[in-house]
Amino acid sequence: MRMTAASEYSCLALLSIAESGSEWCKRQEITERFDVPTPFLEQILRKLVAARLIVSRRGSDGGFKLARPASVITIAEVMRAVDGALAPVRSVSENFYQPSPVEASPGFHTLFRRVRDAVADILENTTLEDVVEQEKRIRTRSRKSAAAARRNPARSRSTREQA
Amino acid sequence: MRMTAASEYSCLALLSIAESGSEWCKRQEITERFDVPTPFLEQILRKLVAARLIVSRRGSDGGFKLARPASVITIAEVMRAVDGALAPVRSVSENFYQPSPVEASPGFHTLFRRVRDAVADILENTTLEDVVEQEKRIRTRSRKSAAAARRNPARSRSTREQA
DNA sequence: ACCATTGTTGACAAATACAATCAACAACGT
DNA sequence: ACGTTGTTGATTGTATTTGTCAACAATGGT
Repeated sequence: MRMTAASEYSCLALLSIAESGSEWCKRQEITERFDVPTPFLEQILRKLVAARLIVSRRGSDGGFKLARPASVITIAEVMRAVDGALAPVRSVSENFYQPSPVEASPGFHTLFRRVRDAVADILENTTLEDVVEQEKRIRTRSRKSAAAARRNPARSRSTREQA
Repeated sequence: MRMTAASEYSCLALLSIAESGSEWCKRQEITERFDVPTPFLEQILRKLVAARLIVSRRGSDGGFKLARPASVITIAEVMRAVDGALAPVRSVSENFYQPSPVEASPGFHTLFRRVRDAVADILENTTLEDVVEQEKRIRTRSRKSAAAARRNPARSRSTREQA
Protein backbone atom coordinates (compact mmCIF):
# COMPACT_ATOMS: atom_id res chain seq x y z
CA MET A 1 0.00 0.00 0.00
CA ARG A 2 2.74 2.38 -0.74
CA MET A 3 4.05 4.64 -3.45
CA THR A 4 7.46 4.19 -5.05
CA ALA A 5 10.67 6.05 -4.34
CA ALA A 6 10.31 7.53 -7.82
CA SER A 7 7.13 9.35 -6.91
CA GLU A 8 8.59 10.52 -3.63
CA TYR A 9 11.50 12.00 -5.53
CA SER A 10 9.20 13.52 -8.13
CA CYS A 11 7.40 15.42 -5.41
CA LEU A 12 10.63 16.80 -4.05
CA ALA A 13 11.79 17.69 -7.54
CA LEU A 14 8.57 19.58 -8.21
CA LEU A 15 8.96 21.40 -4.94
CA SER A 16 12.38 22.68 -5.98
CA ILE A 17 11.14 23.60 -9.41
CA ALA A 18 8.09 25.37 -8.02
CA GLU A 19 10.17 27.33 -5.57
CA SER A 20 12.47 28.45 -8.37
CA GLY A 21 9.52 30.35 -9.78
CA SER A 22 10.33 31.83 -13.17
CA GLU A 23 13.98 30.79 -12.91
CA TRP A 24 15.13 27.61 -14.62
CA CYS A 25 15.80 25.04 -11.93
CA LYS A 26 18.80 22.84 -12.63
CA ARG A 27 18.89 19.12 -11.96
CA GLN A 28 21.88 19.65 -9.75
CA GLU A 29 19.94 21.93 -7.42
CA ILE A 30 17.53 19.11 -6.79
CA THR A 31 20.07 16.36 -6.30
CA GLU A 32 22.08 18.52 -3.92
CA ARG A 33 19.12 19.64 -1.90
CA PHE A 34 17.47 16.27 -1.51
CA ASP A 35 20.29 13.86 -2.20
CA VAL A 36 18.59 12.10 -5.10
CA PRO A 37 20.75 9.81 -7.26
CA THR A 38 21.35 11.98 -10.32
CA PRO A 39 20.72 9.49 -13.14
CA PHE A 40 17.60 8.23 -11.43
CA LEU A 41 16.31 11.77 -11.23
CA GLU A 42 16.83 12.05 -14.97
CA GLN A 43 14.29 9.33 -15.57
CA ILE A 44 11.80 10.88 -13.24
CA LEU A 45 12.11 14.31 -14.80
CA ARG A 46 11.61 12.67 -18.18
CA LYS A 47 8.27 11.34 -17.02
CA LEU A 48 7.26 14.73 -15.68
CA VAL A 49 8.18 16.35 -18.99
CA ALA A 50 6.30 13.65 -20.90
CA ALA A 51 3.26 14.28 -18.68
CA ARG A 52 3.57 17.99 -19.50
CA LEU A 53 3.85 18.98 -15.87
CA ILE A 54 7.20 20.65 -16.41
CA VAL A 55 9.09 22.05 -19.38
CA SER A 56 12.80 21.94 -19.89
CA ARG A 57 15.45 23.98 -21.59
CA ARG A 58 18.95 22.88 -22.51
CA GLY A 59 22.09 24.87 -22.55
CA SER A 60 24.24 26.66 -20.06
CA ASP A 61 21.32 28.52 -18.56
CA GLY A 62 18.95 25.59 -18.91
CA GLY A 63 16.89 23.70 -16.39
CA PHE A 64 13.26 22.96 -15.60
CA LYS A 65 10.19 25.10 -15.04
CA LEU A 66 6.58 24.29 -14.27
CA ALA A 67 4.51 23.95 -17.40
CA ARG A 68 1.63 25.76 -15.66
CA PRO A 69 1.14 27.65 -12.41
CA ALA A 70 1.59 25.59 -9.26
CA SER A 71 -1.99 26.43 -8.37
CA VAL A 72 -3.32 24.26 -11.18
CA ILE A 73 -1.09 21.25 -10.72
CA THR A 74 -2.65 18.72 -8.40
CA ILE A 75 -0.61 16.15 -6.54
CA ALA A 76 -2.94 13.50 -7.92
CA GLU A 77 -1.69 14.34 -11.41
CA VAL A 78 1.88 14.01 -10.29
CA MET A 79 1.34 10.63 -8.70
CA ARG A 80 -0.50 9.33 -11.71
CA ALA A 81 2.20 10.52 -14.07
CA VAL A 82 4.91 8.72 -12.16
CA ASP A 83 3.28 5.81 -10.33
CA GLY A 84 0.07 5.19 -12.19
CA ALA A 85 -3.12 4.44 -10.28
CA LEU A 86 -3.96 6.01 -6.93
CA ALA A 87 -6.22 3.09 -6.08
CA PRO A 88 -5.15 0.29 -3.75
CA VAL A 89 -6.34 -2.35 -6.22
CA ARG A 90 -6.52 -1.91 -9.97
CA SER A 91 -10.13 -2.98 -10.15
CA VAL A 92 -11.32 0.14 -8.32
CA SER A 93 -9.16 2.55 -10.29
CA GLU A 94 -10.91 5.20 -12.34
CA ASN A 95 -8.00 5.92 -14.62
CA PHE A 96 -6.13 2.63 -14.67
CA TYR A 97 -8.84 -0.01 -14.40
CA GLN A 98 -7.86 -3.64 -14.72
CA PRO A 99 -9.56 -6.79 -13.46
CA SER A 100 -8.33 -8.02 -10.09
CA PRO A 101 -9.32 -10.71 -7.57
CA VAL A 102 -11.39 -8.53 -5.21
CA GLU A 103 -13.93 -7.97 -7.93
CA ALA A 104 -15.33 -11.32 -6.86
CA SER A 105 -16.38 -9.71 -3.58
CA PRO A 106 -18.82 -6.79 -3.77
CA GLY A 107 -18.23 -6.09 -0.09
CA PHE A 108 -14.49 -5.63 -0.40
CA HIS A 109 -14.84 -3.98 -3.75
CA THR A 110 -17.00 -1.30 -2.18
CA LEU A 111 -14.60 -0.89 0.71
CA PHE A 112 -11.54 -0.43 -1.46
CA ARG A 113 -13.48 1.91 -3.66
CA ARG A 114 -14.06 4.06 -0.58
CA VAL A 115 -10.35 4.00 0.16
CA ARG A 116 -9.57 5.05 -3.39
CA ASP A 117 -12.07 7.88 -3.17
CA ALA A 118 -10.64 9.11 0.12
CA VAL A 119 -7.13 9.18 -1.27
CA ALA A 120 -8.20 10.75 -4.54
CA ASP A 121 -10.25 13.34 -2.68
CA ILE A 122 -7.18 14.57 -0.85
CA LEU A 123 -4.74 14.41 -3.73
CA GLU A 124 -7.10 15.89 -6.32
CA ASN A 125 -7.81 18.82 -4.05
CA THR A 126 -4.25 19.57 -3.08
CA THR A 127 -2.21 21.61 -5.50
CA LEU A 128 1.50 22.02 -5.68
CA GLU A 129 0.94 25.60 -4.56
CA ASP A 130 -0.80 24.36 -1.41
CA VAL A 131 2.23 22.26 -0.57
CA VAL A 132 4.65 25.10 -1.23
CA GLU A 133 2.61 27.37 1.03
CA GLN A 134 2.45 24.74 3.74
CA GLU A 135 6.18 24.28 3.37
CA LYS A 136 6.80 27.99 3.90
CA ARG A 137 4.50 28.14 6.91
CA ILE A 138 6.18 25.21 8.60
CA ARG A 139 9.66 26.53 7.93
CA THR A 140 8.72 29.87 9.41
CA ARG A 141 7.16 28.22 12.42
CA SER A 142 10.20 26.07 13.08
CA ARG A 143 12.50 29.08 12.78
CA LYS A 144 10.33 30.82 15.39
CA SER A 145 10.31 27.84 17.71
CA ALA A 146 14.05 27.45 17.28
CA ALA A 147 14.44 31.07 18.34
CA ALA A 148 12.06 30.49 21.24
CA ALA A 149 14.04 27.43 22.24
CA ARG A 150 17.21 29.47 22.38
CA ARG A 151 15.49 31.95 24.68
CA ASN A 152 13.92 29.31 26.92
CA PRO A 153 15.22 25.79 26.33
CA ALA A 154 13.23 24.19 29.19
CA ARG A 155 9.88 24.59 27.44
CA SER A 156 10.85 23.67 23.92
CA ARG A 157 9.16 20.77 22.16
CA SER A 158 12.29 18.78 21.46
CA THR A 159 13.36 19.10 25.07
CA ARG A 160 10.03 17.81 26.25
CA GLU A 161 10.15 14.88 23.87
CA GLN A 162 13.47 13.75 25.23
CA ALA A 163 11.57 12.73 28.34
CA MET B 1 0.13 3.17 -4.34
CA ARG B 2 -1.36 -0.25 -4.32
CA MET B 3 -1.64 -3.32 -2.17
CA THR B 4 -0.29 -6.71 -3.22
CA ALA B 5 -2.16 -9.67 -4.66
CA ALA B 6 -1.43 -11.45 -1.40
CA SER B 7 -3.50 -9.01 0.62
CA GLU B 8 -6.30 -9.10 -1.93
CA TYR B 9 -6.40 -12.86 -1.60
CA SER B 10 -6.21 -12.67 2.17
CA CYS B 11 -9.36 -10.56 2.20
CA LEU B 12 -11.19 -13.08 0.08
CA ALA B 13 -9.93 -15.92 2.23
CA LEU B 14 -11.16 -14.20 5.37
CA LEU B 15 -14.50 -13.62 3.76
CA SER B 16 -14.91 -17.34 3.13
CA ILE B 17 -13.73 -18.19 6.60
CA ALA B 18 -16.02 -15.64 8.19
CA GLU B 19 -19.00 -16.87 6.23
CA SER B 20 -18.30 -20.41 7.37
CA GLY B 21 -19.10 -19.25 10.88
CA SER B 22 -18.38 -21.97 13.42
CA GLU B 23 -17.61 -24.52 10.70
CA TRP B 24 -14.01 -25.20 9.76
CA CYS B 25 -13.41 -23.67 6.34
CA LYS B 26 -11.13 -25.73 4.11
CA ARG B 27 -8.46 -24.28 1.89
CA GLN B 28 -10.11 -25.90 -1.08
CA GLU B 29 -13.35 -24.00 -0.51
CA ILE B 30 -11.42 -20.77 -0.88
CA THR B 31 -9.41 -21.74 -3.93
CA GLU B 32 -12.50 -23.00 -5.70
CA ARG B 33 -14.63 -20.03 -4.88
CA PHE B 34 -12.11 -17.36 -5.76
CA ASP B 35 -9.70 -19.21 -7.99
CA VAL B 36 -6.61 -18.56 -5.86
CA PRO B 37 -3.46 -20.56 -6.66
CA THR B 38 -3.49 -23.19 -3.90
CA PRO B 39 0.16 -23.10 -2.79
CA PHE B 40 0.17 -19.33 -2.75
CA LEU B 41 -2.89 -19.38 -0.53
CA GLU B 42 -0.97 -21.60 1.87
CA GLN B 43 1.57 -18.87 2.46
CA ILE B 44 -1.09 -16.28 2.99
CA LEU B 45 -3.00 -18.40 5.47
CA ARG B 46 0.25 -18.96 7.29
CA LYS B 47 0.64 -15.24 7.78
CA LEU B 48 -2.93 -14.93 9.00
CA VAL B 49 -2.37 -17.72 11.47
CA ALA B 50 0.90 -16.16 12.62
CA ALA B 51 -0.92 -12.86 13.09
CA ARG B 52 -3.51 -14.71 15.19
CA LEU B 53 -6.36 -13.60 13.00
CA ILE B 54 -7.39 -17.18 12.27
CA VAL B 55 -6.82 -20.55 13.86
CA SER B 56 -6.37 -23.82 12.06
CA ARG B 57 -7.05 -27.46 12.66
CA ARG B 58 -5.57 -30.39 10.82
CA GLY B 59 -7.14 -33.69 10.02
CA SER B 60 -10.00 -34.89 7.92
CA ASP B 61 -12.43 -32.40 9.39
CA GLY B 62 -9.85 -29.65 9.59
CA GLY B 63 -9.75 -26.16 8.16
CA PHE B 64 -9.66 -22.56 9.34
CA LYS B 65 -11.80 -20.48 11.67
CA LEU B 66 -11.61 -16.89 12.81
CA ALA B 67 -9.58 -16.50 15.98
CA ARG B 68 -12.12 -13.95 17.26
CA PRO B 69 -15.53 -12.68 16.18
CA ALA B 70 -15.62 -10.93 12.82
CA SER B 71 -16.91 -7.85 14.63
CA VAL B 72 -13.53 -7.32 16.30
CA ILE B 73 -11.28 -7.96 13.34
CA THR B 74 -10.53 -4.76 11.46
CA ILE B 75 -9.45 -4.73 7.85
CA ALA B 76 -6.53 -2.56 8.92
CA GLU B 77 -5.20 -5.45 10.96
CA VAL B 78 -5.52 -7.78 8.02
CA MET B 79 -3.64 -5.47 5.70
CA ARG B 80 -0.89 -4.91 8.21
CA ALA B 81 -0.49 -8.61 8.83
CA VAL B 82 -0.05 -9.37 5.16
CA ASP B 83 1.28 -6.22 3.49
CA GLY B 84 2.78 -4.21 6.29
CA ALA B 85 2.26 -0.47 6.46
CA LEU B 86 -0.95 1.24 5.38
CA ALA B 87 0.93 4.49 4.74
CA PRO B 88 1.91 5.61 1.25
CA VAL B 89 5.46 6.33 2.41
CA ARG B 90 7.25 4.60 5.27
CA SER B 91 8.16 7.85 6.96
CA VAL B 92 4.53 8.61 7.84
CA SER B 93 3.70 5.14 9.05
CA GLU B 94 2.65 4.74 12.66
CA ASN B 95 3.40 1.04 12.89
CA PHE B 96 6.18 0.59 10.37
CA TYR B 97 8.14 3.83 10.50
CA GLN B 98 11.34 4.09 8.50
CA PRO B 99 13.19 7.12 7.15
CA SER B 100 12.28 8.06 3.58
CA PRO B 101 13.06 10.93 1.21
CA VAL B 102 9.90 13.01 1.75
CA GLU B 103 10.93 13.66 5.32
CA ALA B 104 13.05 16.42 3.85
CA SER B 105 9.85 18.26 2.94
CA PRO B 106 7.52 19.19 5.79
CA GLY B 107 4.86 20.17 3.27
CA PHE B 108 4.73 16.80 1.57
CA HIS B 109 5.26 14.99 4.81
CA THR B 110 2.13 16.59 6.18
CA LEU B 111 0.19 15.82 3.03
CA PHE B 112 1.11 12.15 3.00
CA ARG B 113 0.38 11.94 6.67
CA ARG B 114 -3.14 13.12 5.87
CA VAL B 115 -3.44 10.42 3.23
CA ARG B 116 -2.29 7.80 5.70
CA ASP B 117 -4.79 9.01 8.27
CA ALA B 118 -7.63 8.94 5.78
CA VAL B 119 -6.84 5.38 4.76
CA ALA B 120 -6.30 4.24 8.33
CA ASP B 121 -9.52 5.92 9.40
CA ILE B 122 -11.50 3.81 6.96
CA LEU B 123 -9.70 0.55 7.49
CA GLU B 124 -9.49 0.79 11.28
CA ASN B 125 -13.19 1.45 11.46
CA THR B 126 -14.30 -1.29 9.13
CA THR B 127 -14.55 -4.76 10.58
CA LEU B 128 -14.73 -8.04 8.78
CA GLU B 129 -18.32 -8.25 9.97
CA ASP B 130 -19.12 -4.96 8.23
CA VAL B 131 -17.81 -6.37 4.98
CA VAL B 132 -19.74 -9.61 5.36
CA GLU B 133 -22.93 -7.63 6.02
CA GLN B 134 -22.28 -5.40 3.05
CA GLU B 135 -21.64 -8.48 0.97
CA LYS B 136 -25.00 -9.97 1.96
CA ARG B 137 -26.85 -6.75 1.26
CA ILE B 138 -25.36 -6.36 -2.19
CA ARG B 139 -26.02 -9.97 -3.10
CA THR B 140 -29.65 -9.61 -2.05
CA ARG B 141 -29.98 -6.38 -3.97
CA SER B 142 -28.50 -7.83 -7.14
CA ARG B 143 -30.81 -10.83 -6.92
CA LYS B 144 -33.71 -8.39 -6.67
CA SER B 145 -32.52 -6.26 -9.55
CA ALA B 146 -31.86 -9.36 -11.61
CA ALA B 147 -35.47 -10.33 -11.00
CA ALA B 148 -36.58 -6.81 -11.84
CA ALA B 149 -34.50 -6.92 -15.00
CA ARG B 150 -36.21 -10.07 -16.07
CA ARG B 151 -39.57 -8.37 -15.60
CA ASN B 152 -38.57 -5.17 -17.38
CA PRO B 153 -35.27 -5.40 -19.29
CA ALA B 154 -35.50 -1.90 -20.81
CA ARG B 155 -34.89 -0.10 -17.50
CA SER B 156 -32.16 -2.28 -16.03
CA ARG B 157 -28.85 -0.81 -15.06
CA SER B 158 -26.69 -3.01 -17.27
CA THR B 159 -28.91 -2.26 -20.26
CA ARG B 160 -28.54 1.46 -19.69
CA GLU B 161 -24.78 1.20 -19.38
CA GLN B 162 -24.49 -0.47 -22.73
CA ALA B 163 -25.38 2.88 -24.26
C1' DA C 1 32.90 29.22 -34.79
C1' DC C 2 33.75 27.15 -30.53
C1' DC C 3 33.23 25.70 -25.91
C1' DA C 4 31.24 24.68 -21.57
C1' DT C 5 27.01 23.72 -19.63
C1' DT C 6 22.85 21.42 -19.35
C1' DG C 7 19.15 18.50 -20.72
C1' DT C 8 17.73 13.98 -23.80
C1' DT C 9 17.55 9.44 -25.01
C1' DG C 10 17.76 4.63 -24.98
C1' DA C 11 19.68 0.81 -23.39
C1' DC C 12 21.34 -1.69 -19.65
C1' DA C 13 22.16 -3.99 -15.00
C1' DA C 14 21.56 -4.90 -10.16
C1' DA C 15 18.58 -5.47 -6.39
C1' DT C 16 14.48 -6.36 -4.46
C1' DA C 17 9.88 -7.85 -3.95
C1' DC C 18 6.21 -10.52 -5.67
C1' DA C 19 3.92 -14.57 -7.02
C1' DA C 20 3.94 -19.17 -7.29
C1' DT C 21 5.47 -24.05 -6.52
C1' DC C 22 7.00 -28.35 -4.33
C1' DA C 23 7.97 -32.11 -1.34
C1' DA C 24 8.30 -33.96 3.05
C1' DC C 25 6.01 -33.75 7.27
C1' DA C 26 2.54 -33.57 11.28
C1' DA C 27 -1.92 -33.78 13.25
C1' DC C 28 -6.63 -35.24 13.34
C1' DG C 29 -10.93 -38.11 12.88
C1' DT C 30 -12.83 -42.51 11.83
C1' DA D 1 -4.06 -47.92 10.15
C1' DC D 2 -5.75 -44.72 6.71
C1' DG D 3 -7.13 -40.79 4.32
C1' DT D 4 -7.72 -36.04 4.81
C1' DT D 5 -6.07 -31.67 5.83
C1' DG D 6 -2.94 -28.28 7.50
C1' DT D 7 2.51 -26.98 8.27
C1' DT D 8 6.96 -25.91 7.06
C1' DG D 9 10.94 -24.59 4.63
C1' DA D 10 13.26 -24.26 0.61
C1' DT D 11 13.18 -22.89 -3.99
C1' DT D 12 12.16 -20.71 -8.36
C1' DG D 13 10.68 -17.59 -12.00
C1' DT D 14 9.26 -13.10 -13.05
C1' DA D 15 8.26 -8.29 -12.84
C1' DT D 16 9.17 -4.06 -10.90
C1' DT D 17 11.99 -0.90 -8.89
C1' DT D 18 16.00 1.38 -8.60
C1' DG D 19 20.03 2.92 -10.28
C1' DT D 20 23.77 3.53 -14.05
C1' DC D 21 26.02 4.73 -18.41
C1' DA D 22 27.44 6.67 -22.71
C1' DA D 23 26.45 9.07 -26.74
C1' DC D 24 23.86 12.87 -28.24
C1' DA D 25 21.50 17.62 -28.84
C1' DA D 26 20.49 22.22 -27.70
C1' DT D 27 21.67 26.59 -25.60
C1' DG D 28 24.27 30.72 -24.12
C1' DG D 29 28.53 33.05 -23.87
C1' DT D 30 33.05 34.30 -25.80
